Amino acid sequence: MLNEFDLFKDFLRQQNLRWTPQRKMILEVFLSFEGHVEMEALHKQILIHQPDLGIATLYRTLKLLTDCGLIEAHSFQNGKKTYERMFHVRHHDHLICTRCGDTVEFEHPLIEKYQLQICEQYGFTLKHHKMELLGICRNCLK
Amino acid sequence: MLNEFDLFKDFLRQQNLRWTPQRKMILEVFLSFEGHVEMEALHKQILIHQPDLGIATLYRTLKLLTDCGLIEAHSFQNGKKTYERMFHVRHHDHLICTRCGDTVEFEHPLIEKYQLQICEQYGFTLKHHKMELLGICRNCLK
DNA sequence: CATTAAATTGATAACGGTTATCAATATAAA
DNA sequence: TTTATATTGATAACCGTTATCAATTTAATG
Ligand SMILES: [Mn+2]
Ligand SMILES: [Mn+2]
Ligand SMILES: [Zn+2]
Ligand SMILES: [Zn+2]
Repeated sequence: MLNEFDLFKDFLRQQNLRWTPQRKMILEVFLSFEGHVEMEALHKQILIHQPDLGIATLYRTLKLLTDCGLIEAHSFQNGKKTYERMFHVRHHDHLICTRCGDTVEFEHPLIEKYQLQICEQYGFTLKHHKMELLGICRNCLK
Repeated sequence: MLNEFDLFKDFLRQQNLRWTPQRKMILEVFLSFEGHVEMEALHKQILIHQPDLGIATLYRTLKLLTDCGLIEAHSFQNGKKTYERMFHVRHHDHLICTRCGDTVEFEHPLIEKYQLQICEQYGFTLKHHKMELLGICRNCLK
Protein backbone atom coordinates (compact mmCIF):
# COMPACT_ATOMS: atom_id res chain seq x y z
CA MET A 1 0.00 0.00 0.00
CA LEU A 2 1.44 3.31 -1.10
CA ASN A 3 1.96 5.94 1.50
CA GLU A 4 3.18 9.51 1.55
CA PHE A 5 6.80 8.57 2.14
CA ASP A 6 6.93 6.34 -0.93
CA LEU A 7 5.26 8.96 -3.06
CA PHE A 8 7.63 11.65 -1.86
CA LYS A 9 10.65 9.44 -2.51
CA ASP A 10 9.41 8.67 -6.01
CA PHE A 11 8.80 12.33 -6.69
CA LEU A 12 12.29 13.24 -5.54
CA ARG A 13 13.94 10.53 -7.63
CA GLN A 14 11.96 11.60 -10.66
CA GLN A 15 13.24 15.16 -10.28
CA ASN A 16 16.82 14.12 -9.50
CA LEU A 17 16.39 15.35 -5.98
CA ARG A 18 17.52 13.54 -2.84
CA TRP A 19 15.93 11.76 0.03
CA THR A 20 17.41 13.29 3.16
CA PRO A 21 16.92 12.84 6.91
CA GLN A 22 15.56 16.38 7.12
CA ARG A 23 12.90 15.77 4.49
CA LYS A 24 11.88 12.51 6.13
CA MET A 25 11.64 14.11 9.55
CA ILE A 26 9.67 17.12 8.30
CA LEU A 27 7.13 14.88 6.60
CA GLU A 28 6.85 12.71 9.71
CA VAL A 29 6.21 15.66 11.96
CA PHE A 30 3.81 17.22 9.48
CA LEU A 31 1.75 14.04 9.34
CA SER A 32 1.50 13.98 13.13
CA PHE A 33 -0.71 17.06 12.87
CA GLU A 34 -4.39 17.06 12.05
CA GLY A 35 -6.17 19.47 9.77
CA HIS A 36 -4.63 22.81 8.93
CA VAL A 37 -1.05 23.19 10.04
CA GLU A 38 0.46 26.59 10.73
CA MET A 39 4.10 27.15 10.01
CA GLU A 40 4.74 28.36 13.53
CA ALA A 41 3.31 25.28 15.23
CA LEU A 42 5.04 22.99 12.78
CA HIS A 43 8.37 24.71 13.21
CA LYS A 44 8.12 24.52 16.99
CA GLN A 45 7.42 20.80 16.89
CA ILE A 46 10.22 20.22 14.41
CA LEU A 47 12.77 21.94 16.61
CA ILE A 48 12.05 19.31 19.25
CA HIS A 49 13.27 16.64 16.84
CA GLN A 50 16.15 18.65 15.39
CA PRO A 51 16.89 21.91 17.15
CA ASP A 52 19.24 23.21 14.47
CA LEU A 53 17.01 22.69 11.46
CA GLY A 54 17.06 25.85 9.36
CA ILE A 55 13.77 27.59 8.70
CA ALA A 56 14.70 27.74 5.02
CA THR A 57 14.84 23.95 4.84
CA LEU A 58 11.38 23.78 6.31
CA TYR A 59 9.97 26.19 3.74
CA ARG A 60 11.79 24.42 0.94
CA THR A 61 10.47 21.04 1.97
CA LEU A 62 6.91 22.28 2.28
CA LYS A 63 7.23 23.67 -1.22
CA LEU A 64 8.38 20.30 -2.50
CA LEU A 65 5.50 18.55 -0.77
CA THR A 66 3.15 21.06 -2.34
CA ASP A 67 4.70 20.60 -5.77
CA CYS A 68 4.20 16.84 -5.66
CA GLY A 69 0.62 17.25 -4.51
CA LEU A 70 0.91 15.66 -1.09
CA ILE A 71 -0.03 18.82 0.70
CA GLU A 72 -1.83 22.02 -0.17
CA ALA A 73 -1.01 25.56 0.90
CA HIS A 74 -3.81 27.87 1.92
CA SER A 75 -3.58 31.65 2.23
CA PHE A 76 -6.27 32.59 4.68
CA GLN A 77 -7.01 36.02 6.08
CA ASN A 78 -3.87 37.04 7.93
CA GLY A 79 -1.16 36.67 5.35
CA LYS A 80 0.23 33.51 6.88
CA LYS A 81 0.03 30.26 4.99
CA THR A 82 -1.34 27.05 6.39
CA TYR A 83 -0.68 23.61 5.01
CA GLU A 84 -3.01 20.69 4.72
CA ARG A 85 -2.54 17.03 3.99
CA MET A 86 -4.05 16.08 0.62
CA PHE A 87 -3.25 12.40 0.15
CA HIS A 88 -6.17 10.14 0.91
CA VAL A 89 -8.18 13.14 2.02
CA ARG A 90 -11.43 13.99 0.33
CA HIS A 91 -11.82 17.33 -1.30
CA HIS A 92 -13.66 19.81 0.86
CA ASP A 93 -14.11 23.51 1.38
CA HIS A 94 -14.05 25.65 4.49
CA LEU A 95 -16.23 27.60 6.82
CA ILE A 96 -14.10 30.03 8.78
CA CYS A 97 -15.06 31.99 11.87
CA THR A 98 -13.61 35.46 11.48
CA ARG A 99 -13.74 36.00 15.24
CA CYS A 100 -12.03 32.90 16.68
CA GLY A 101 -10.45 31.45 13.55
CA ASP A 102 -12.19 28.11 13.95
CA THR A 103 -12.72 26.23 10.70
CA VAL A 104 -15.25 23.63 9.65
CA GLU A 105 -14.84 21.46 6.61
CA PHE A 106 -17.72 20.69 4.32
CA GLU A 107 -18.44 19.35 0.89
CA HIS A 108 -21.36 20.00 -1.41
CA PRO A 109 -21.53 17.95 -4.60
CA LEU A 110 -23.89 20.31 -6.39
CA ILE A 111 -21.67 23.31 -5.81
CA GLU A 112 -18.77 21.34 -7.25
CA LYS A 113 -20.87 20.43 -10.25
CA TYR A 114 -21.94 24.00 -10.92
CA GLN A 115 -18.35 25.17 -10.68
CA LEU A 116 -17.46 22.82 -13.51
CA GLN A 117 -20.37 24.08 -15.55
CA ILE A 118 -19.29 27.66 -15.10
CA CYS A 119 -15.78 26.86 -16.23
CA GLU A 120 -17.05 25.14 -19.34
CA GLN A 121 -19.25 28.10 -20.11
CA TYR A 122 -16.29 30.51 -20.08
CA GLY A 123 -13.81 28.17 -21.76
CA PHE A 124 -11.68 27.62 -18.68
CA THR A 125 -9.99 24.36 -17.79
CA LEU A 126 -10.55 24.11 -14.06
CA LYS A 127 -7.45 23.13 -12.09
CA HIS A 128 -8.69 23.73 -8.59
CA HIS A 129 -10.77 26.15 -6.64
CA LYS A 130 -10.96 27.93 -3.36
CA MET A 131 -14.24 28.48 -1.56
CA GLU A 132 -14.26 29.99 1.88
CA LEU A 133 -17.39 30.94 3.75
CA LEU A 134 -16.52 33.61 6.30
CA GLY A 135 -18.81 34.22 9.23
CA ILE A 136 -19.34 33.98 12.96
CA CYS A 137 -19.56 30.58 14.57
CA ARG A 138 -22.13 29.51 17.12
CA ASN A 139 -19.75 29.82 20.06
CA CYS A 140 -18.70 33.35 19.18
CA LEU A 141 -22.32 34.53 18.93
CA LYS A 142 -23.15 33.54 22.50
CA MET B 1 -29.43 59.98 -5.67
CA LEU B 2 -26.76 58.79 -3.26
CA ASN B 3 -23.31 58.26 -4.60
CA GLU B 4 -20.01 57.06 -3.24
CA PHE B 5 -18.84 60.52 -2.28
CA ASP B 6 -21.90 61.20 -0.13
CA LEU B 7 -21.63 57.83 1.53
CA PHE B 8 -17.96 58.31 2.24
CA LYS B 9 -18.59 61.77 3.70
CA ASP B 10 -21.36 60.43 5.91
CA PHE B 11 -19.16 57.60 7.07
CA LEU B 12 -16.36 59.99 7.95
CA ARG B 13 -18.65 62.34 9.84
CA GLN B 14 -20.13 59.44 11.75
CA GLN B 15 -16.67 58.40 12.88
CA ASN B 16 -15.48 61.93 13.65
CA LEU B 17 -13.09 61.74 10.73
CA ARG B 18 -12.51 64.47 8.17
CA TRP B 19 -13.25 65.04 4.57
CA THR B 20 -9.98 66.02 2.94
CA PRO B 21 -8.83 66.82 -0.59
CA GLN B 22 -6.63 63.72 -0.55
CA ARG B 23 -9.51 61.43 0.30
CA LYS B 24 -11.71 63.00 -2.35
CA MET B 25 -9.01 62.68 -5.00
CA ILE B 26 -8.18 59.08 -4.13
CA LEU B 27 -11.82 58.07 -4.39
CA GLU B 28 -12.17 59.92 -7.70
CA VAL B 29 -9.15 58.22 -9.21
CA PHE B 30 -10.20 54.85 -7.84
CA LEU B 31 -13.62 55.16 -9.44
CA SER B 32 -12.02 55.94 -12.80
CA PHE B 33 -10.79 52.35 -12.88
CA GLU B 34 -12.82 49.34 -13.88
CA GLY B 35 -12.84 45.96 -12.21
CA HIS B 36 -9.97 44.92 -9.99
CA VAL B 37 -7.57 47.69 -9.17
CA GLU B 38 -3.99 46.95 -8.24
CA MET B 39 -2.26 49.23 -5.79
CA GLU B 40 0.59 49.86 -8.18
CA ALA B 41 -1.61 51.04 -11.04
CA LEU B 42 -3.72 53.13 -8.70
CA HIS B 43 -0.70 54.75 -7.11
CA LYS B 44 0.78 55.60 -10.47
CA GLN B 45 -2.42 57.27 -11.61
CA ILE B 46 -2.74 59.14 -8.34
CA LEU B 47 0.73 60.60 -8.59
CA ILE B 48 -0.38 62.28 -11.82
CA HIS B 49 -2.98 64.21 -9.83
CA GLN B 50 -0.83 64.85 -6.78
CA PRO B 51 2.81 63.89 -7.15
CA ASP B 52 3.62 64.22 -3.47
CA LEU B 53 0.82 62.10 -2.07
CA GLY B 54 2.30 59.73 0.48
CA ILE B 55 1.82 56.03 -0.05
CA ALA B 56 0.65 55.71 3.55
CA THR B 57 -2.25 58.06 2.87
CA LEU B 58 -3.27 55.89 -0.05
CA TYR B 59 -3.24 52.75 2.07
CA ARG B 60 -5.07 54.51 4.87
CA THR B 61 -7.77 55.78 2.57
CA LEU B 62 -8.28 52.40 0.95
CA LYS B 63 -8.69 50.95 4.41
CA LEU B 64 -11.34 53.54 5.23
CA LEU B 65 -13.17 52.83 2.00
CA THR B 66 -13.05 49.15 2.84
CA ASP B 67 -14.28 49.75 6.38
CA CYS B 68 -17.32 51.64 5.14
CA GLY B 69 -18.08 48.97 2.59
CA LEU B 70 -17.59 50.99 -0.56
CA ILE B 71 -14.77 48.80 -1.78
CA GLU B 72 -13.56 45.30 -1.12
CA ALA B 73 -10.01 44.05 -0.78
CA HIS B 74 -9.04 40.78 -2.40
CA SER B 75 -5.93 38.77 -1.61
CA PHE B 76 -5.24 36.75 -4.72
CA GLN B 77 -2.32 34.45 -5.34
CA ASN B 78 0.74 36.70 -5.29
CA GLY B 79 0.45 38.38 -1.93
CA LYS B 80 -0.62 41.70 -3.39
CA LYS B 81 -4.06 43.02 -2.67
CA THR B 82 -6.47 44.26 -5.26
CA TYR B 83 -9.42 46.49 -4.61
CA GLU B 84 -12.84 46.39 -6.15
CA ARG B 85 -15.75 48.79 -6.18
CA MET B 86 -18.71 47.39 -4.26
CA PHE B 87 -21.36 50.11 -4.35
CA HIS B 88 -24.04 49.49 -6.94
CA VAL B 89 -22.15 46.47 -8.16
CA ARG B 90 -23.76 43.07 -8.08
CA HIS B 91 -22.14 40.37 -6.07
CA HIS B 92 -20.09 38.00 -8.17
CA ASP B 93 -17.26 35.52 -7.91
CA HIS B 94 -14.17 34.98 -10.00
CA LEU B 95 -12.61 32.71 -12.55
CA ILE B 96 -8.87 33.28 -12.60
CA CYS B 97 -6.40 32.10 -15.21
CA THR B 98 -3.30 30.94 -13.36
CA ARG B 99 -1.19 31.42 -16.47
CA CYS B 100 -2.01 34.95 -17.63
CA GLY B 101 -3.84 36.27 -14.60
CA ASP B 102 -6.96 37.16 -16.54
CA THR B 103 -10.15 37.14 -14.50
CA VAL B 104 -13.76 36.61 -15.44
CA GLU B 105 -16.65 37.52 -13.18
CA PHE B 106 -19.65 35.28 -12.81
CA GLU B 107 -22.61 34.73 -10.57
CA HIS B 108 -24.54 31.59 -9.82
CA PRO B 109 -27.68 31.96 -7.69
CA LEU B 110 -27.86 28.31 -6.71
CA ILE B 111 -24.31 28.24 -5.43
CA GLU B 112 -25.13 31.29 -3.32
CA LYS B 113 -28.19 29.57 -1.99
CA TYR B 114 -26.34 26.39 -1.06
CA GLN B 115 -23.68 28.42 0.70
CA LEU B 116 -26.34 29.87 2.96
CA GLN B 117 -27.74 26.42 3.63
CA ILE B 118 -24.33 25.11 4.61
CA CYS B 119 -23.84 27.97 7.04
CA GLU B 120 -27.18 27.33 8.66
CA GLN B 121 -26.35 23.67 8.98
CA TYR B 122 -23.16 24.41 10.93
CA GLY B 123 -24.54 27.30 12.95
CA PHE B 124 -22.51 29.98 11.23
CA THR B 125 -23.74 33.48 10.49
CA LEU B 126 -22.41 34.11 7.00
CA LYS B 127 -20.76 37.50 6.54
CA HIS B 128 -19.23 37.06 3.14
CA HIS B 129 -17.47 34.47 1.09
CA LYS B 130 -14.68 33.98 -1.35
CA MET B 131 -14.98 31.64 -4.29
CA GLU B 132 -12.23 31.52 -6.86
CA LEU B 133 -12.11 29.04 -9.69
CA LEU B 134 -8.50 28.66 -10.79
CA GLY B 135 -7.74 27.28 -14.20
CA ILE B 136 -6.39 27.92 -17.68
CA CYS B 137 -8.27 30.26 -19.96
CA ARG B 138 -9.08 29.61 -23.61
CA ASN B 139 -6.32 31.88 -24.90
CA CYS B 140 -3.63 30.28 -22.80
CA LEU B 141 -4.55 26.80 -24.01
CA LYS B 142 -3.98 27.60 -27.68
C1' DC C 1 -12.35 85.94 11.70
C1' DA C 2 -9.42 83.93 15.33
C1' DT C 3 -8.69 80.25 18.40
C1' DT C 4 -8.14 75.67 19.45
C1' DA C 5 -8.40 70.63 19.90
C1' DA C 6 -8.04 66.88 17.28
C1' DA C 7 -7.49 64.55 12.92
C1' DT C 8 -4.48 64.11 8.83
C1' DT C 9 -0.60 64.14 6.15
C1' DG C 10 4.00 62.74 4.14
C1' DA C 11 8.53 60.90 5.09
C1' DT C 12 10.50 57.17 6.54
C1' DA C 13 11.55 53.39 9.71
C1' DA C 14 9.90 49.09 10.99
C1' DC C 15 7.50 44.80 10.41
C1' DG C 16 7.01 39.88 9.21
C1' DG C 17 6.53 36.06 6.45
C1' DT C 18 8.94 34.30 2.89
C1' DT C 19 12.76 33.73 -0.52
C1' DA C 20 17.57 34.24 -2.31
C1' DT C 21 22.43 33.70 -1.56
C1' DC C 22 26.40 31.09 -0.56
C1' DA C 23 30.02 28.33 1.49
C1' DA C 24 30.17 23.98 3.83
C1' DT C 25 28.36 19.40 3.78
C1' DA C 26 25.76 15.27 2.42
C1' DT C 27 24.01 12.24 -1.09
C1' DA C 28 24.17 8.70 -4.56
C1' DA C 29 25.86 6.99 -8.77
C1' DA C 30 29.94 5.20 -10.97
C1' DT D 1 36.51 5.97 -3.21
C1' DT D 2 35.75 9.32 -6.25
C1' DT D 3 33.04 12.71 -8.14
C1' DA D 4 29.31 15.63 -9.61
C1' DT D 5 25.63 17.66 -7.83
C1' DA D 6 21.99 18.44 -4.53
C1' DT D 7 21.18 20.04 0.19
C1' DT D 8 21.73 22.38 4.28
C1' DG D 9 21.83 26.23 7.73
C1' DA D 10 22.93 31.01 8.54
C1' DT D 11 21.67 35.10 7.29
C1' DA D 12 20.74 38.94 4.19
C1' DA D 13 17.37 40.57 1.20
C1' DC D 14 12.78 41.20 -0.38
C1' DC D 15 8.49 43.63 -0.61
C1' DG D 16 3.91 44.89 0.35
C1' DT D 17 2.04 46.88 4.09
C1' DT D 18 1.89 49.39 8.85
C1' DA D 19 3.53 52.16 12.60
C1' DT D 20 5.67 56.36 14.11
C1' DC D 21 5.97 61.22 14.51
C1' DA D 22 6.46 66.15 13.76
C1' DA D 23 4.28 69.50 10.81
C1' DT D 24 0.00 70.82 8.85
C1' DT D 25 -4.94 70.97 8.04
C1' DT D 26 -9.63 70.60 9.34
C1' DA D 27 -13.83 72.11 11.49
C1' DA D 28 -16.14 73.36 15.59
C1' DT D 29 -16.43 77.25 18.76
C1' DG D 30 -16.27 81.96 20.45
MN1 LIG E 1 -9.50 21.64 5.21
MN1 LIG F 1 -20.53 34.60 -4.66
ZN1 LIG G 1 -15.82 31.56 16.30
ZN1 LIG H 1 -4.95 32.85 -19.44
